[in-house]
Amino acid sequence: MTYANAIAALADPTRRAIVEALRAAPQPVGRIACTLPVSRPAVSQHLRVLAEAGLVTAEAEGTRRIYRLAPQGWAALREYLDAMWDDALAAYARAAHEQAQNETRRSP
Amino acid sequence: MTYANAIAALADPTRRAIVEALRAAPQPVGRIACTLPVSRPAVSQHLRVLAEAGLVTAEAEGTRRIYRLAPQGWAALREYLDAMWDDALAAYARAAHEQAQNETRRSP
DNA sequence: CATTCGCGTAAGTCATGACTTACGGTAAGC
DNA sequence: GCTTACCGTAAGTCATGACTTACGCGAATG
Repeated sequence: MTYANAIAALADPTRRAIVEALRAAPQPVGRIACTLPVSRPAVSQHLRVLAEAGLVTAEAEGTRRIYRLAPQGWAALREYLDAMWDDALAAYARAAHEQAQNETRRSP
Repeated sequence: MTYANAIAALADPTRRAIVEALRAAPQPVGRIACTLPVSRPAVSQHLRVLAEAGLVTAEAEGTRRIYRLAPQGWAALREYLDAMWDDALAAYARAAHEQAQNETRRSP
């Protein structure tokens, strides 16, 4: 169930923007905040949520805290999605198959 | 940006429960609702959100509407996650590399 | 040692959305 | 044709959470 936190974290557009910023390069909080239309405390709170979901990690460097993407949370998401993807494809294939069955029965 | 709707849709626990129900088998709305602690209209509203995100599709069968998993929305999520996964791994590898550099410099 | 920078936390406000009950509308059964 | 299932929509309520300002703490700088 660890993927639940990750999904909930990524549901917020501001948090996805923060992730996009970290995707380019690891950055301290202030630098991320100045590129976004929200205050620095807001970014700090979002980073806390992202960190609890295992999507980012922090590393103190003097007074700065450098945040970067962390693989763990993303791995949990990938596993969830991969399993779901198989089932979705199976459902789709079965639906297409049943439809083909009905078509041939209707006009043989 | 189509993955944004999918993530927002899956952020809700009730919607994930609905997805889990559909994962087992395609079902009409009423059957899904009776297995969940919410009312049938609530399930209907959730299914609407899931359908708009491309995660499920409906098919009328008499007065019933059979819902099933749809691959499209999940595919968009997979693409987003795969790209992010690469960057997260790269960030992790670079961090480990830099740390190793500092270790050797500190205790040669 | 005082100041400044960078950050996290607390408290309070406000909007979003998840849920309910009530209603209307369409396909099956007697 | 009339009732009975099954469903989607409307309107209203209430809680969650995203944001702000204000504050306190540790580290670097003079």
